[in-house]
Amino acid sequence: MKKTETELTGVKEIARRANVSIGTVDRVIHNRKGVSENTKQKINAIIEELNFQPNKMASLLASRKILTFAILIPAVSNETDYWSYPLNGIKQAAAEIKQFGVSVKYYFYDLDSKNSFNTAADELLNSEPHAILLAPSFVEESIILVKKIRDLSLPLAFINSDLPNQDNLTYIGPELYQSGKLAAQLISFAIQKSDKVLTVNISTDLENDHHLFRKEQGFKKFFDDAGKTNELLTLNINETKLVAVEKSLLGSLSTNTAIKAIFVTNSRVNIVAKILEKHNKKDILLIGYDFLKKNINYLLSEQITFLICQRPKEQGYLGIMALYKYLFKISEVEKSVYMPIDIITKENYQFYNS
Amino acid sequence: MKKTETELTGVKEIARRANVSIGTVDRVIHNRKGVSENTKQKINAIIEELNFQPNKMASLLASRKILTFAILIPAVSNETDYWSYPLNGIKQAAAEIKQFGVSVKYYFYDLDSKNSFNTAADELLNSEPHAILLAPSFVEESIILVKKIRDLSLPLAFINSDLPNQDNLTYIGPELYQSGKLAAQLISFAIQKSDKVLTVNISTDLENDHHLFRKEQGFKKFFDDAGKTNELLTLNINETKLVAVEKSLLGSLSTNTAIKAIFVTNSRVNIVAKILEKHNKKDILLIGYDFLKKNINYLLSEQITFLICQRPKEQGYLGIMALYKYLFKISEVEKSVYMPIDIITKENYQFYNS
DNA sequence: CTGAAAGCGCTTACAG
DNA sequence: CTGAAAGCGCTTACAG
Repeated sequence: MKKTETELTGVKEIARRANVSIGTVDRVIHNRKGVSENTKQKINAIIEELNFQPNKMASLLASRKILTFAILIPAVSNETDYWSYPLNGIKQAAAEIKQFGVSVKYYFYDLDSKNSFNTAADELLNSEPHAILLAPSFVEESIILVKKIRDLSLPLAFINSDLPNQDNLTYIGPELYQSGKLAAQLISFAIQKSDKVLTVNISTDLENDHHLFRKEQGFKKFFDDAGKTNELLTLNINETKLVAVEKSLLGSLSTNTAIKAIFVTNSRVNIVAKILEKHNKKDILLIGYDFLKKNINYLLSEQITFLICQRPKEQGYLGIMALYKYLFKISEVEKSVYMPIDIITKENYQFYNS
Repeated sequence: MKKTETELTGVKEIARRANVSIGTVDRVIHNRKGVSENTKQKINAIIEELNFQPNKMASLLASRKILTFAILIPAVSNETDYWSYPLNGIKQAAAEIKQFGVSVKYYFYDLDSKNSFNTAADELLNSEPHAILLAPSFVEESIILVKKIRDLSLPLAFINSDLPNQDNLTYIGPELYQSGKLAAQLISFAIQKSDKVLTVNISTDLENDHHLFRKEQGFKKFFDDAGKTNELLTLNINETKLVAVEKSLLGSLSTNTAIKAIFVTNSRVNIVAKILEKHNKKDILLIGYDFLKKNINYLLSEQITFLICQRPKEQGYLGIMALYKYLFKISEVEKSVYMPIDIITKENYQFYNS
């Protein structure tokens, strides 16, 4: 249970071999200046030879570092509890690394308000964190923030959606195109040749919601590749209110009675489910996104058949851990981590820990 | 970046308030004997009041503890690379906790040989580990080992399969019954009323492979509950050689031409896929278990449609981390952790990190 | 450019 | 039953 006494490692041993003090060894280890090139090389050679790995616990303890990570993500809203899952993952990670002197500060913005994003971003920067986790929902605003973060050379992790070429440490989230293909594959099992399939995009900001179209592209690609000839229709709805969606949707369905499957490109699939339920359309296969309570309820009542889900909790958890691993030099951090694309049904949702 | 100087916590502060030495405080914290009831209570009161949490890093550093975890799992075999996934998860966890003085020792057994299990188990015990991770594939042999482990009061984690009432710290693995239900649900989307469905159990030790039957029960339950009247057939094959399986299977298929879907209750689904491919039966929906290379290949060629998978890598990872969290008192450990039941298809296998 | 000393928050003998 | 001292493997001023 005790370490063997004979081990000759650590800064002391290096200092002994190099004939210097441990202070100088420490300077070399951390690349601090004020060491002659000569002794530097001598020490580095010994470090190599001994394959020396500094004891992280001792280093942490001695340095008394206390780091703060700032996170900026959407607030949990009435409309959706989606963001509670990443938040839970973040909290779990925060609890695990608290003992290493990391504290996490939370900033939230309203998905309906770019202003709230900017305000929260300013507060975040004022708090002078040592690392940042960001869900960059508003693209332009995020890019402005990212620029400031870059000027401070702070490590930055994106979750949930990516911004290209932003020098961020890592992105952890979904690959949208492929999830659209998967949705198409699932639908393809259950439909006949003559059936039509409807894709529904619902967003108050359709123009900027390129995510939805990326999924739709993947969706169509699958049918193309598979040589399926089913007619694929698209319905873009620029509102999220039930009545508006209802009007649009019923219009489509009445002119296209052969629609046998609907793909909703985001978590608003519960709105469509509600409408289908109301009008007693049980025979239409419905598939959408995200493990939300509302969606799960329709999974149970079988109005929704499949939900595609990309581990929101794990995104938050891994985002924080990536910053931690980077700052504490625990391990390398991957530039992009694409989440598995999970399929949730009535028969496996119980064990999905989001 | 530095901790505030004014914080008055830690053993020193407790000692100061209680008017004792830090040695005595340490004795109380760790419930060691040799402290008068009086001072013990006094110190405990202060600990309560200060909500004192010992600094794990300092404690680890000072105690110079070096713990070894022993794992006993099946070796990766020619027949299946399944066990490479839990092993990878274990190795990942081992790398992460190495810095906390934990080393992991590996023992492997041959799934064809109970003898090899017993030999490896003996070696494991001789190495005097501080905690054990076990995949208890052989039930009786495992129970004997578990008894010895219990006598040594070592923490024990099961992965992959459970043994009831064994006082183990935790079980991390699948819930079989529900995965059978899921398989049935997936099949139900793609079949017609008149179609027959075949369940295939393949094992050299069918009698003791209660896992398979548990899945089959769940499978049947789904059809029952859903009021589906499809005829459900079962084929038990007591051999794993291709020719034997081929003979049995072709027999079934020729007498029941209405079979439109096959559920293989374990990872040997690739054997069935090979046979179906050989005999050009593309129209039968095939579903089975596990993210093995062989199985993925048939997923790609569309001979297999769905694979059900229960995160073998994560099982290994979580198993080790559970022991770590328990011994280092990081957090509570759950008695049973059921893995999510993942559905793998041609369109999402790329992002499944097993 | 370098060294010696103090200290991080604990644990561990040892002495009484 | 209790205390004083040394030490874990580092980092951090401070002095030269």
